[in-house]
Amino acid sequence: MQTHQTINPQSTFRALADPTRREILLLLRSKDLSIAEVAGNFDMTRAAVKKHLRVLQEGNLISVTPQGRERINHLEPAALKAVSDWVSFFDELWDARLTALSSAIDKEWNSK
Amino acid sequence: MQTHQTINPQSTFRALADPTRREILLLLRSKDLSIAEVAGNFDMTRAAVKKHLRVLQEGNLISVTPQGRERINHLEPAALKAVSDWVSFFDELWDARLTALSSAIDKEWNSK
DNA sequence: AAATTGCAATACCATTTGGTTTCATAATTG
DNA sequence: CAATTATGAAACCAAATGGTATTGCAATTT
Repeated sequence: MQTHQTINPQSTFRALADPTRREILLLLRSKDLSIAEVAGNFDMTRAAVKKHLRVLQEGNLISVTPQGRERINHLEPAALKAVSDWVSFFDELWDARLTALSSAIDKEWNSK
Repeated sequence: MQTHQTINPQSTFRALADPTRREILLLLRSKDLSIAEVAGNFDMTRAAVKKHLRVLQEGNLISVTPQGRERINHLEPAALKAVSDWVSFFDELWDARLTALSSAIDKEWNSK
């Protein structure tokens, strides 16, 4: 069984508020990356990316493992459960609207 | 029929990053509230609460309707769909964890 | 051993954020 | 009409945020 770190989702919501950080999380879906590797995907200094990684770590969205002189950043999707849980406080409300209103249109738009 | 405002979820994520604003959304689940009514629930000035309401409006999380000299704030839970959709990009990954916890059930499904 | 590489830490900067106070205005009430 | 009420708007402020550049150190490579 997993330990349960985050009772309060503030640090996670805060981490998700920045588009660069959300992009980093998407990158880490496919594989773990060192700081330099993550930074290679952005038009900013490695130091700036490292700060973002720190915020993501504080939000429990990634874990960081030293490996030689590198720091391997690993996605921790479990933290997103806090977000998912919070959003679900509103499920009943929007169900009442959307299901009644237009699930068909919804599907169209979801295909993005 | 609803108009489709937000393609990009940045303003919504940004709005959710503040605990006061998340609290306001929870308040608005049960009923629409004027600015003063919302402010009555917090230990800060009405002006500060009004700023939060503006950010929530920019994130399409609430709508504001003038009614006499009041501004009625109404929850718009549909905006949370953008968040829900984004989080779902990671569903498969954290499924991979749950799978490890309950391989029996999983094997049945994997036979699909 | 020397050079290079990956990262940490710090100082610094401009902008944003979250709050305040004050003043003005529109709607309601006595 | 006068007083009150609900809000809007603006100026202001401290702290946080998102970025930079620089310096130093530990690990790797040659």
